[in-house]
Amino acid sequence: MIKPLPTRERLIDIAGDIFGREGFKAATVRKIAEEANANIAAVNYHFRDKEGLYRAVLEDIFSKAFQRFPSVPPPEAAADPEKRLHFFIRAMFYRFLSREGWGGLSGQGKLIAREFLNPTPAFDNIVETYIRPQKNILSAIVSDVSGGKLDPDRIISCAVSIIGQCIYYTFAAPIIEKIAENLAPVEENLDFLSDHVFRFSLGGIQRIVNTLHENNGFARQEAQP
Amino acid sequence: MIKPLPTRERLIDIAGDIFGREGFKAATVRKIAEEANANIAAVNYHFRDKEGLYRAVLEDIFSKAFQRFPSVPPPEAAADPEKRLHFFIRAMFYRFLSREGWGGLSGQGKLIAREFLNPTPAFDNIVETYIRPQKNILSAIVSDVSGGKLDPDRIISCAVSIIGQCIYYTFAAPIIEKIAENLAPVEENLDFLSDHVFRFSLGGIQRIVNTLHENNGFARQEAQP
DNA sequence: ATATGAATAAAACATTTGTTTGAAACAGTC
DNA sequence: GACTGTTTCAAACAAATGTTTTATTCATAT
Repeated sequence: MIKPLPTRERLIDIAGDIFGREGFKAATVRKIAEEANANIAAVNYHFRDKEGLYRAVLEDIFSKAFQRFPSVPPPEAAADPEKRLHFFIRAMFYRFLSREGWGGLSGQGKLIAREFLNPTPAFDNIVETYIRPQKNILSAIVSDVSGGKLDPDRIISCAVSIIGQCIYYTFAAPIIEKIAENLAPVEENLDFLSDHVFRFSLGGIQRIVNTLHENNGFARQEAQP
Repeated sequence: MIKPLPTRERLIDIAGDIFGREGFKAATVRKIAEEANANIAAVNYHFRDKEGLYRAVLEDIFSKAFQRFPSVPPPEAAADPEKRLHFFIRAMFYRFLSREGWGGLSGQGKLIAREFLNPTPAFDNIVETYIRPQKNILSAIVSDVSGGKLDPDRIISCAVSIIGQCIYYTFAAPIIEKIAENLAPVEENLDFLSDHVFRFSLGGIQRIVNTLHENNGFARQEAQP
């Protein structure tokens, strides 16, 4: 027998989905309340106002997903750098796209993408609590994978390249589905995708290391109309 | 002496910025009209309704940027595959982030990002007219760079990895600025960024080619809680 | 100069939407 | 069983917003 969630929790779940799909402004409390089988006034009662609900959703989304899919393997599995990189990438894909992550109630992944685009004040906390630590973890991994040969700027560049690939799949899923059906970032493809991004990134990092001596002015040789 | 733009054009310019910054729903025709020094009714007069204005903005944004920054070098510069890849990546960065591209009136880049997240019906045209050809151009380049060794699925995967990196910089600019100040995707960094993504991607493609024999089940060896 | 059609302007209209209110239902405690 | 604090509910409110209407101005060709 499944115990029904209390109103407050139902609101947070549904709101995560609707806010994600439609954006903060376009999502209406009426629709959220209706789909959660709650009264319109419930939002104001439990969360003071629409923005309060949004804040609660944001916190809920991040805390759950990072608990379910941490970025670092358990300490006893003291993995070598490449394995750690692979683990990190796969965790990211599952967090973003799996049913148990933000893909299941599939508005939530989009909600985060929206925050990246236009961070609301409510996101400041999240950046410090969740995102910055991720940056540090990944930077350490990249540094190790490169054998300590990269300077901080290049480490970050590589980290952004890696995260960019992962997030792009979430973010652009609707378009990717349109023009490359086979690769749609759905549950069954997550292992394939993680594996691809892992290999691609490994090659990328190594190439950056190997071409460290080349100056960065290469670009300027070519004509750009 | 600079001739002032007619109302219709002013509306499109301003609307591109405001739609991008705030999203379709949150952007109000009142604000758009006011900032364009036009009457509220001008939107309905020139574009029938708010959505008509949006459609006009979308078409305007894409046609201008692909004209200004094409993805393919002029034919007389029959470049080798790697140069073409570099050219493609740099065009993409400049299109998205330069002042002359969508970064100048800086809401426009965001507007496109929003369309990726939640394509509106108006975007169908754009996908077919602009995006799908881009996919084909890049696929051909990747295929050539790999020496023709990659199957279609892997070619697309690599193409998505490349585009993902470029778009992520646009898309996540606000966050990147927060946690990695040096790399902010601003005008002065575009060459550095293009160069980085170019090298990283070249290494990525080559690694995918070199590890073609490895099965894709690697991921499944590791534990995921 | 005048007639004609396009463009602009101000005001009004009809909805939508976040929030508030006050009463009713409910749960637990003395 | 009465009391108290919490939660739910329906109705009403006030602000905002896309659109329409009607009148006026502007440009141009006859």
